[in-house]
Amino acid sequence: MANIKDVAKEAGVSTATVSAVINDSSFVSPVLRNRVQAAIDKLGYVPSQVARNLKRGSSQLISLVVADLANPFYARIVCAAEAAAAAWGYCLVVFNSDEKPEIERRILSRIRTLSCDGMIMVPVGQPTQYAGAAMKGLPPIVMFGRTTEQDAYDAVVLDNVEASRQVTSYLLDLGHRKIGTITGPMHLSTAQDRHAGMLDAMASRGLAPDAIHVRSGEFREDTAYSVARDMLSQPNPPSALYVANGLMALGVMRAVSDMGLKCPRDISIASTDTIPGFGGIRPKLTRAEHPATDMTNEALRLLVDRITRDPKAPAREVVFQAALVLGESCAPPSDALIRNQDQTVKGPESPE
Amino acid sequence: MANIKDVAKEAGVSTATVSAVINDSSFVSPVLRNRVQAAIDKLGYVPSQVARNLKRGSSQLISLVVADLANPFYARIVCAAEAAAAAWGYCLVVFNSDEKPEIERRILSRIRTLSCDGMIMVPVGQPTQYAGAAMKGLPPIVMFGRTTEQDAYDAVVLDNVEASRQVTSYLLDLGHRKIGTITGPMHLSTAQDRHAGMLDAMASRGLAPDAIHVRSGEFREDTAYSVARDMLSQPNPPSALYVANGLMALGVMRAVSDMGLKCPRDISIASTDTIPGFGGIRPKLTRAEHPATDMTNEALRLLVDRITRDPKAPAREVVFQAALVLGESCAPPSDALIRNQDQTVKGPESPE
DNA sequence: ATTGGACAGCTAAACGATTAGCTAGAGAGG
DNA sequence: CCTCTCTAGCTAATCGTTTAGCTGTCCAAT
Repeated sequence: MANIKDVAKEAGVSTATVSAVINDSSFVSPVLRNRVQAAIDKLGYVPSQVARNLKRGSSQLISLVVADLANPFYARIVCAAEAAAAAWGYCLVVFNSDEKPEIERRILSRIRTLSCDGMIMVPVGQPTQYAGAAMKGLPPIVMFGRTTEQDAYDAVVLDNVEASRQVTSYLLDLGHRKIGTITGPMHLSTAQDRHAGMLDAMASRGLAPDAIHVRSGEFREDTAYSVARDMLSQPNPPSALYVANGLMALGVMRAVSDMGLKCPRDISIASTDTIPGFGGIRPKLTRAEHPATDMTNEALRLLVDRITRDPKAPAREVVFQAALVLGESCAPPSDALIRNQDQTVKGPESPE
Repeated sequence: MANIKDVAKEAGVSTATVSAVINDSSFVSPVLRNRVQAAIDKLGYVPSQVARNLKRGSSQLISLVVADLANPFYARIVCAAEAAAAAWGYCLVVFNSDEKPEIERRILSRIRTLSCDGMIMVPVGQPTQYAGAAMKGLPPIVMFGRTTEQDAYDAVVLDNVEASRQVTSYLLDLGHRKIGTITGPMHLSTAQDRHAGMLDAMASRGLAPDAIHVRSGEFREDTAYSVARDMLSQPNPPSALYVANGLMALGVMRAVSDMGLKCPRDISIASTDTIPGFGGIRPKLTRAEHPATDMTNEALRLLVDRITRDPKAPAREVVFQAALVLGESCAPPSDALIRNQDQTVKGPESPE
């Protein structure tokens, strides 16, 4: 591959002039400019980004660390982030921590040596561990979706408490009283907040979920499937289920269908967050949707702003509100009146 | 950030010794080794990957250019590729050409300056355009899923002809005679081959699809939706539909459902390729599945092999076979006997 | 004619690593 | 005691850019 010296020699100018032509960084007479351009074309010269990066101290690379690449929700984030990064002139390097803190740690040390200009991360560990030495040597960070140490990093999050409160209130308005929930891993702020909102909505009507109707599905489709099967085959099951994320909702619907139950006839299902492909699933899921694309764009905007403007400015947190989208997965409980008076009544017959 | 000179000074050694310690590339006495390690720890030194890249001429970066990041099929490829790249010690840079040749061209020129070590690409343009000057200055390439110029690049593909032949034969075996198809964009080898296999299966029984039952859905969910609605609301619709990819199959199922038809009672649907989340969709789709993860792993294996071994070795093409997965989206035609004798009979009543 | 400002274009020093080739000191053999 | 070999560790060139600062030319003002 030809380098800048070859071009300079070919055009009979200095490397500085070639550089000036490439970058349009200072005035070059038309005559020389043409000679340089001709030499570039003739030699098929392409500036080495690596050399440029070394000199400029930037790489035009942004890392995106998501918690579970197999989750369509994060796939959508990757898609939006790629588009936004390209629009800002960056390339997107993708990492998958698979919800495992030790993998996340490996990824962080890899990013350290990668010398990218910034990173967006969905943290998977305890909020307290994102401080001190563990985070030294990293580029500017925007935390996505989940909160960590207050004010340490820029962050883009959903108002999860409000989102789940909204969904739960909707179920309550339909007449449900015995509402169960499948939560995420409770060390994540997302899972905590969504659970808190659910409890809050119920508490505001003097209710609380039965302890055996609160189970963790670990934000995984398969876990949610088995947990839902288990919960729904117990005597006296809930008439509605608030599922903390979309992937788990798929698992729950699969469980319901495999058990021979009908949604929403036998059980109502509602969730937070959205996954693409929901449009094709029947019944359509009632859910509080993330403005996923907007949130991703905002994350990149914050990051690019921090990279190109003031890296030392105080951290900013941007909170988005979810939108309640009504599907067909919720209906009034079939025995609503009885339930209201007698919480111990038997639910729909549990097959198997 | 501390650099190698700072470490050398701190430890009272030369930069060469520090480099030797970091890379374990030549013998260093335990005494010096410890001093160097202490200095590294004290200064929090991390070697600059950029400087290393410049010197070594490699970046440990692999680019992945997919045709449609919003398509869950490609999202799965990204997921598998990230894992495989990490396992080989590379980072994955993701690009989305969105099935648009002009965007692909922009991406290629971006990759040229990125100086990554290799790339995997799902080509979206005419097969002939991947030759000559347009491809100069690019790193080693593995083409994924679609073929271009024979023998110019390593390639990993599905035997699409056989895959669609298999699916179509299955529909024929069920008794369907009036089979329609929704194809992809016919300039893509994938779309051509899948169509060819479908025609071949029908021809082997002396049949051919009706011209108005062959429509392009452009590999898009929304296009497939409208095309399917249109086709199925004509008089005398097909009793089964072979849909060329999974995303379009979702669109078709949505159309069928929105038209008040039942699959498979009113119409059978089968497709090629798979998308995650299919597991949660009812009825389960009958399809010829890609071994997507295996194909991705093989693509990375080929690429890493070419990067680290012989970049000039002749191109290799690896062909994978699809696996027919029986779902619940196909059934014998409700009026199979009549159809066999009288092709002009009216199909199921078309609502709206 | 002299001075000085403007400015096109050049020289050379970075950026931070790797590594070929050199140096110097220790130990062995005569 | 001298020479030779061996090798740990050093010096300095190199990768391909960018860019501060310099040089020399041209022309207007005095």
